[in-house]
Amino acid sequence: MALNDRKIQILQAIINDYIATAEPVGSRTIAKKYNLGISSATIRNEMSDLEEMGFIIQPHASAGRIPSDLGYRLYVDRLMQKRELKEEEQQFLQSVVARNISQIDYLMEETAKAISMLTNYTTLISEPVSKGAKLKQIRLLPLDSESILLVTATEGNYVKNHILKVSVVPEEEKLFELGREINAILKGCTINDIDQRIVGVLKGKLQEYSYILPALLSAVEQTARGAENIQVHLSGAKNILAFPEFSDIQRAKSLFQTLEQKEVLVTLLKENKDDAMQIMIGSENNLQSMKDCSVITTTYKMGDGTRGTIGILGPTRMDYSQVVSVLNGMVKNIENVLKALKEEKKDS
Amino acid sequence: MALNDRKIQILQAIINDYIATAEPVGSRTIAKKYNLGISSATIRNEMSDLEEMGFIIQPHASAGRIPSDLGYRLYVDRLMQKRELKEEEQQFLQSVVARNISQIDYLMEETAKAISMLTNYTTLISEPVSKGAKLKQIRLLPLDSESILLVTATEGNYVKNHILKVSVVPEEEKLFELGREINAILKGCTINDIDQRIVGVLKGKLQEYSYILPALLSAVEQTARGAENIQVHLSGAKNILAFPEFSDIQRAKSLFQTLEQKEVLVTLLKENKDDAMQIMIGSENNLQSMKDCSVITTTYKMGDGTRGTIGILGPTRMDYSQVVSVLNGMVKNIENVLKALKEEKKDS
DNA sequence: TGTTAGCACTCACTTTTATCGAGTGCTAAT
DNA sequence: ATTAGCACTCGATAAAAGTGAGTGCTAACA
Repeated sequence: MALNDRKIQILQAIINDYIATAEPVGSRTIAKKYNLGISSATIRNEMSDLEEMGFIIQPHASAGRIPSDLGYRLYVDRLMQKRELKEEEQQFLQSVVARNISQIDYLMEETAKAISMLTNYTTLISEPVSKGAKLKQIRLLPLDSESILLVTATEGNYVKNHILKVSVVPEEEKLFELGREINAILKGCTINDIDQRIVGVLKGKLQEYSYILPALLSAVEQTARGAENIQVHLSGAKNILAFPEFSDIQRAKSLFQTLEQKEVLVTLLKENKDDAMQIMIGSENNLQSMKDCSVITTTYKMGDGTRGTIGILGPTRMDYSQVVSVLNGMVKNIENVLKALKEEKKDS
Repeated sequence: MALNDRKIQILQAIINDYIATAEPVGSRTIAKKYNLGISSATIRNEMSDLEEMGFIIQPHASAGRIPSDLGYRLYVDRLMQKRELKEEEQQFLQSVVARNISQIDYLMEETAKAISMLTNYTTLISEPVSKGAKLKQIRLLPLDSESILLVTATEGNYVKNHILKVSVVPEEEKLFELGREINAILKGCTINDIDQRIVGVLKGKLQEYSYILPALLSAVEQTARGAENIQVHLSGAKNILAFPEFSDIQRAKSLFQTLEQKEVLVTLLKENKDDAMQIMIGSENNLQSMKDCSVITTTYKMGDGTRGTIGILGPTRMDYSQVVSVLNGMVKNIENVLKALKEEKKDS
């Protein structure tokens, strides 16, 4: 049986209608709403074929048809039309990125929020990761009479602060000097490189302050581990409640539970191995609680070559075209803002 | 009509049963389950009185009774028994606090998570706030060939990092010196103190790097504003779905929407003006979508005198006794860990 | 006078039955 | 190949009937 033009037109009509209404689409509806110049009976015959081919499903005998995962797949691969973002949407995304570009964690958080707001779907973002991150900067700054600020940064510019409580804070110059020495010792190390010998050397350098060593080491370790752990930001999960496919509270709950497991999200995002946009439809992801969901992912590159992944999750009946355009817009934005930052540097 | 002992016993039975089952409690249930030594008919008479007094409500004519807000109020003020945390619960909380005590934002986030996990309710936490925060530390550190790390801290030890992109990073010593000078200029200023004159001075100091000034100022401003803005952490909102009072998806959605508005949360937490534990029952908070919810708040003090608020939100039918003990345990924990930190310093 | 057994009554909830209508598949005519 | 026509299916909605937990009232009892 051939998938001729007319069948495709009908399939497209079914998908469009179902995306818009979430109701099974009948032959008469198509005949009336979409002027294909054929009668409902003819449409019925074609629909029967489409069902046989696996592109649409009849939920029960006297209902209209809904697209199957395979139907959506065809739609996404061959039928879907690219849509451009509206100017104001573009602007909105851009302003969010520009406002947060200097702090990766805020950028992720705010970007996720912005995308959820724009699409009404759920957004997942993973931060760029550096494996076996080497320490790059370790510094001490005085804060107040009992606190020292420890700043640690790893390659990939993952930065973290820790406040160390001490009884006596060394005088400023002395503290800087201490920081510089610690930095010299630890710079370039990964967390695994820090052995007894190095700890010994540190202890020697710290002298009367050696009691802060455990806190210091633990802070350094936390930073290093943090840089290696993939951070995932989730936003707009509550949007799920708005979709009729989750008006059953049990389903909603089980999806929420799934989304709470960070590892699951990471796995989901990791599916995207190349840089292209990737669309996972329905049970293409292997999670029971997400069999009625689709996830669209794409990667973005920060200036330094590290890459993260953005994913948008919605019902299989999601507006693929919109989501794709928002994701494209977002990635372009991040790149643009980074480029603009570079220009700025050159200009001045 | 007097609220004699027997009435109180019956009220207590109703509340206990309703908290456990979420089903209206009938006279026969009480007669059978709680051995009060009186018949269901007598209980019926007493219940009729309790209803007249406003402590219980009959949802409809042929149903049992449920506690009214007033009933819960009486329970909370006079009947509720203090419960001690189990050893393992105590330990769990303590480990969370100990692990995160050095970073206020993580502490809040993780504490919120821990409490939600322990209670199965929703947790809100606001961070300590400093009004008109003065800048305390501004430093520059080299990160890589195109990035400078700007560390800013305000009074109250609110610390933030920003990465500034530049075309040429000054040599390390030079950069420190720059940082030191900027610090000298800005130290002690609030964000409002930074006027044209100061900007001019900064510009002079920065010389060929003056193009980073906008980014630097914006970063400083962000930090200062951040210190002034109340940060609120919300955790375990999805727990709400588990309660039968929110099995109606509309209600759940509207509560979720309310919880998404940060200002609402802040207002809620701000209700707690003194340091004592405060219990807001049902419509005592004036939010329509939360009229079936209670919020229990308490404040915690960080070492430096700043204070934040922890709130637990659940259905009015929540386990007040458990929540109170968890909150007490948590506050005690934070204090203990802080004290332990101080001891540690002295010992060494 | 307080307590209790007994009983009629109420009303949400469940089950059953009936009705409706959107949508299909098949057949026969065009 | 297309389509009008029609019998048929079956979920959804509505109406009717039945069930039972729980009440309030009354009258008897200690």
